[in-house]
Order: sequence, then structure tokens, then C-alpha cells
Amino acid sequence: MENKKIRIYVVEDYMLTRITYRHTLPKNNPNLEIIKDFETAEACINAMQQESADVILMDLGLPGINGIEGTHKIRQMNKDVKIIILTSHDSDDEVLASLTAGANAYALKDITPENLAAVIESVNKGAFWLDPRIARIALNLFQRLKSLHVDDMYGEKFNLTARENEVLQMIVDGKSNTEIAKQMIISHNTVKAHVGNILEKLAVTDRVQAAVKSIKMTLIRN
Amino acid sequence: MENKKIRIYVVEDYMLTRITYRHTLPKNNPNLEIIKDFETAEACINAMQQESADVILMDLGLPGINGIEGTHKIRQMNKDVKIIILTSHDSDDEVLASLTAGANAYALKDITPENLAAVIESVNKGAFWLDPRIARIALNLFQRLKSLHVDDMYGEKFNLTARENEVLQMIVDGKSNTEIAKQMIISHNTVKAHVGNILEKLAVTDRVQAAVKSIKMTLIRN
DNA sequence: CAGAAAATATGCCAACTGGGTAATATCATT
DNA sequence: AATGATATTACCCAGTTGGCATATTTTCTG
Repeated sequence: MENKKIRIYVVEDYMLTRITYRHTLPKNNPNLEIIKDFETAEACINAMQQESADVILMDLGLPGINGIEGTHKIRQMNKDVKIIILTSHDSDDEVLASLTAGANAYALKDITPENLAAVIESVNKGAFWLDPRIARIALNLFQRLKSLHVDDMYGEKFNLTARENEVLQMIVDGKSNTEIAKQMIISHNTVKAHVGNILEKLAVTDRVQAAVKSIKMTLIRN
Repeated sequence: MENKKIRIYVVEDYMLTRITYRHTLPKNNPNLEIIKDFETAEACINAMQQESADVILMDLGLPGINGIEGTHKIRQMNKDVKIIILTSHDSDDEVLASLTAGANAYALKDITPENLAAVIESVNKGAFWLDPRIARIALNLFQRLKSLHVDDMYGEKFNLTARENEVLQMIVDGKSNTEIAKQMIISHNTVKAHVGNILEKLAVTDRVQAAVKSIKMTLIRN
């Protein structure tokens, strides 16, 4: 068995809900210890600057900084704390925003206390968990990612030089050769040379395809 | 308690491992029943055409069709069955490929039988679960997605007409106006008119930005 | 140090692009 | 019948792009 208790923060604007968690969670698993709870994300962020928790249960509908922004801010401060979104919201936007903000799990509030306790334990070990009712959103996302996948690139590097990478990035940003030249403080001709090399290395014929291809690639692989 | 047993297929080329699962899983949770196991993905796919399981434990390193392709094929046949990747591989590529192939969970083989039983139950209910050691890969992916997020678009539609959408798609495919004209059997001038309208509606100044923006958008939202 | 790779730069040219303006045709809605 | 949205085509123009050939300087690497 575990010897260390899992230290939990709760961010939730309803007092009643906070009390419920304090009551039910340790009952389901004595290793779970709610050490602090907060009405607002701001309060939690402040507390985190003193002392971190292992796991944070985060509501989304909060006064002031909402749960998504709060998650983002906390994740920026601390990349180890595990953040579980615990909410009744289940819209695609909120789920995706939460995940991109750095949440480790997304649970709906009608989850049973036993399940929540299990999820907390699992997430505390580092797992990533999504409620059944919102898992499809992530799966859809992965499906859409797949359509962007460039098969013939698998395992390839393009061997772009540092300079070429800079230029490519600016192409993706929609800059013209002249703008790129100005920003890199080199001549317009040099930019053209770089662009030509990029097109050749990416095996495309124009900058649009270069931009599209590089977006697709950087999305899927490092 | 549950009244129905969870019916499980196992796809794994090592007999010893299959035997281990048959032994340990029901011991940890009597609701788990391994009804069939297979040495190859092909065998499992064939069996699925007769009768589906609730959950499939899928190895990745299989002879013939590998686990990723197998997952993809099974997912195409049946969108309800829950597929848990159970492997010792932990490379980014394999994790992402598995998820985009339609896996519902990704576990590493040294998972304890108790945890595996818990994951199977959770996933059977529809949850999405990733092993702690590979969760970071998904989180990284979400982070990268975030950088593609276009905030000022939230909730906006661009009101592109059907024709403009066709053109935009071809822009993203890297086609020139002339190629687009040829493919749509309209004049080069008409394409220019459409492109002009697209640029205005997307509030961008050139086709590269139009392509990039539309990729970013379709990725994040529907 | 020698050779290779990368970054820098120039010139020319044909093709492509985007802005502006204008006109006609079609279709659904009012 | 009139209106508005969409689709279509044409023309001009300035600016951009990509291909090609070439060349110098810098940086890296063995």
C-alpha cells in the first residue's frame, strides 16, 4: 500500500460541494487528504506559490479567473502538479481548452466518489484520464489529427538548417520574402535562396505547400 | 455491482503472456472474462466479424498486421468496441499512431494486474486512459495544438460559400489559381475573384495565411 | 589546415498573385 | 417584379514568387 497521503487542493465556488468532497473522499480512500480548498482560482494560485499540492480538483465555472485560465496559470507555475477538471460542463470547447491548458484529467461532477477516488490515485501516479462522456471528444480530435498525417514523411527529417527553419517559420506566419528579409536583416535575394532550398528539401513547389506541410509535420512529430 | 461480465479479446503473440492474462485478470475482478485470445491481429479481425467483444487488449509488436494497423481496421469495422493497447513500446510515434488509429487506452505491460483490471473496467464504461509514462506524450500534443489555436476566431464562422470552400480547399492543397481554374472548369479570372473573397472573409492578406488559418481552424473546431 | 556545408548576395525572366473596377448571369426570396 | 447573394468573366497594374546560374564569405568539421 501507499505510505504517503495524496495531498489535494479543491477549487470550487460552492461551499456545499467543497464540504461534500472533504467528507466523501477520505472515506473512500484514507490516502486522500484535502489539505486546502478555495473559492476562486486566484486563491489557489496564491497558495501554490507557498506550497504545492499533489492533485488539484478544479471546477470550471468560477468567479473571476475561470477554471481553464486557472489551470493554465497553475500549469505555467508548476508542471508537476496534477490537475483534474471536475465540472458539469461537457462542451467540446471547454474540454479541448482544458486539455490544452494542461489538465491531466477531466471528470464530470456526477462521478461516484469511489470512481473519483480511483481517478485521483491514478492521475496522481501520472495517468491521463477522461470521463466516458467526454472521451469521444478527444478521440474525435485524434481522428482529425490523423487526417493531417503525412505518411510519406514518416521518420524523415528535412535537414533544414537553422536559418532555413527561421525562414520557414516566417513563411508559415504569412510573411513575404521582403518582410522576412527586413526582419532577418539580410537581403531579399538571400531570402529567396533560403526559400528555394526549403522548397527543395521539403519536396514541394511553392510556399503554400511548404507552410501546410510543415504545420502538418510539427503537429504530429517533434 | 455489475451484473454483466465484461467480454475480453486478447491479441498477443506470446502464448505465455496470454496464459498470464487468462489467469490473473478474472482473479482480480470476476467480472472480467477473456472469451478468446489470438496470436495475430488478422485472427482477431476475423473473429470480430462473427462476434464482437467489449474490450480488446492489443499488443503492438505482432507478426503480420501490427497492433496499430489492427486497431485501425477493427475501429473501422466497429466503433463501439474498446481497444486497449497493452505493450512495452513507449515511443512517441507509436503512442500517437495508436491514438489516431482509434485506441481507447494505452497501457504498458508492467502494469499491475489490479490496475489493469481497473483500467479495463473504466475503459469499458467509455473512459479514455493513458499510462503515466506516456501521458506526457498526449499532453505535449495538446500543448502543440494550443499553439495552433486561433483565439480571435472563437465561435466565428466565415460564411464561405460552397464555391469558395472548394477553392480554399485547393489552396490548402497547394494548387495555383490556374490549376484551380482547370480543375473547376472555370476561368482563371473567376478563381481570382473567389480567392479575393476568401482572403477578405478570412481577414488575411495572402493565400499562405488563408491556408494556415483554415488548417488551424478545422483542427480545433468543427 | 583543407574541404564541406552554410549563409550571404546578385541578376534575369517568366509566371503567379492580389488589388481595383466593372459587367453579366443565375437563383432564391421577398 | 425587385432585391440581394452568388457565380461568372474580363482587363490592367504593381509587386511577388520561383527557377536558374553564379559567386563570395563564414562557419563547421575532420
